[in-house]
Amino acid sequence: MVVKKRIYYGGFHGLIAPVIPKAPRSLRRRRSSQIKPSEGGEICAFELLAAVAGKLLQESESSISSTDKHKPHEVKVKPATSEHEHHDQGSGTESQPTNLDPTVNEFPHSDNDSGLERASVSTTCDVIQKIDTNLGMEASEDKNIVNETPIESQPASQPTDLEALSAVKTYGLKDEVEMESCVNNHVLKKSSSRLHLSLYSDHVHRHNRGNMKIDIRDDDENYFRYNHYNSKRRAFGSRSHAGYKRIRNILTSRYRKVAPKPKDYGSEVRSFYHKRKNIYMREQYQADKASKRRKSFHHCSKPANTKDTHVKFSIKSFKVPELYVEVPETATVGSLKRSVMEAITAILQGQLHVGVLVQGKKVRDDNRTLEQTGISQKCNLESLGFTLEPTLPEPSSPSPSPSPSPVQKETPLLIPCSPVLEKNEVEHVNARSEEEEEVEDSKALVVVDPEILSIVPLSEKPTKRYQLSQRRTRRPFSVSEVEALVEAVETLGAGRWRDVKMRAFDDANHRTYVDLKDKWKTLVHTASISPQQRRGEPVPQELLDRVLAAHAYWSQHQNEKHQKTTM
DNA sequence: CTTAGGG
DNA sequence: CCCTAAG
Repeated sequence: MVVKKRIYYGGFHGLIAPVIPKAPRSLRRRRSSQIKPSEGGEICAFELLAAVAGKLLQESESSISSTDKHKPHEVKVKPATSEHEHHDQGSGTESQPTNLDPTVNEFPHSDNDSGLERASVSTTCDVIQKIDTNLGMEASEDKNIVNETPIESQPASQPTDLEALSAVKTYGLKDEVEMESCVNNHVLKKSSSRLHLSLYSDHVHRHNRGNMKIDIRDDDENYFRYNHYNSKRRAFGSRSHAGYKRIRNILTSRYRKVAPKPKDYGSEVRSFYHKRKNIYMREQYQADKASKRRKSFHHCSKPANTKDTHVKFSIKSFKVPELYVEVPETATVGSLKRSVMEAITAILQGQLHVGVLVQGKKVRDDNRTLEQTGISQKCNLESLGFTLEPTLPEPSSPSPSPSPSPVQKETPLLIPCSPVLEKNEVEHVNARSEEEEEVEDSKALVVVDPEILSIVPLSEKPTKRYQLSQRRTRRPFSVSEVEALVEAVETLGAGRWRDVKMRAFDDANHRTYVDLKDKWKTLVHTASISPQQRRGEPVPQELLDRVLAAHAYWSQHQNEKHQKTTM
């Protein structure tokens, strides 16, 4: 009896706050969110750092633009997004990449006499197809430099699963940028120029809805969807789900092994996962080389009407290191494509900063002018290079054991990358041997000990993204995706998002069931408003009609939602 | 982990 | 897309 009473009273006490039965979520939410406790000090400190860094970047950009109206002086990165993704209102600067590059802090924001002042590399691009560098470009800038032949056919332009991009941040990898150097005979003297480094995606192609990437992906997903449709059962759901997660973990690992040469790690990797099929992919960016080179040389010529003292050059290509990608034999081709894409984008997504090589020798003093550095002597003969180097791992980063453990065996996530510097044979023919030696040295400056970075701790959840206040790249649903979603909801009903996911988006790793739920929400809304108010890629009215019909139907059949059996 | 809903 | 409450 006594016990009962106590229990009763205990329950009564609960009425004080949380037991208010079914208050609208909005009310509950509001109440709780306002008294939301502060996060741990560590996280706060990190966010603060990120915020400061972001602020610096912003200020520097505004400072640049206010002191010079020439675009080339602006450090800017073009995110590889489709047109309607740009400048998402409300997002503000939240997606603004945080630049933690120490060089940003080393230089004043105002102009000074330092020729090579600052290079800021943002990392929100999913694909870097083109990097163009201009130093103190005058109005004579030739736009063709940056709009050279798109490299659609190259692996880097394959469909992207950006889910991996946010796992992001320290890689034991050095990406090297091969560039065409083009230097005039004049010394950069009182230049207020800044290093302009733009990471180009093939904006135009996406813009024109040649949208090859998304289309390809969609095709693939449809293909897999339809092929696996009948075999998808709830019983297999978790396994499949886990499988994809594992693959994703593999591909979103924050560390990768770095070695001077591929053969240094290749055998090691295979020994780790001998039971799995090794898929060795070597990225080769040889295409168009000759023609591009010619183009670049064309732009090397001294500007006619400009009595400038500027150094003008462009980076013609970006060398993607060798990749090792391991996927299960049961992986689909589509997932393989995404895997490769993820690996590439993950590389490019890291916190990178730019290094400068002059004749293969790394220039470490950021305060030196180009003149002092010697980047001013001869056109077509000068060897000027850039490297994209990862920021070193944080001290707090785990330093896993180099020896394989059973756990690591379960999670074969190794994507060793070997930085390779391609050289321009023509340009460098004069001092080749010496240069190569120097470059090798310069590598050593940035290559992180492979022992430290070789093994990826799988247990580590990809929560880093949230700690860094990053959000996934926005990926608007394609019409085909909408179609698949509508079809699934028509069959399963709204609310069974996990089933919808399994049924129609099981291969689309980047679409979570929450995403699908959100999309359905917006679809219902979209279908309810006038076509004039709609934005983004138009959804066929036929689909919107089906959305409304399904929405109405399942609203009337709440009780049936959980009775229908999964196909 | 899923669902639901506001932000 | 994110975040969170709640089941």
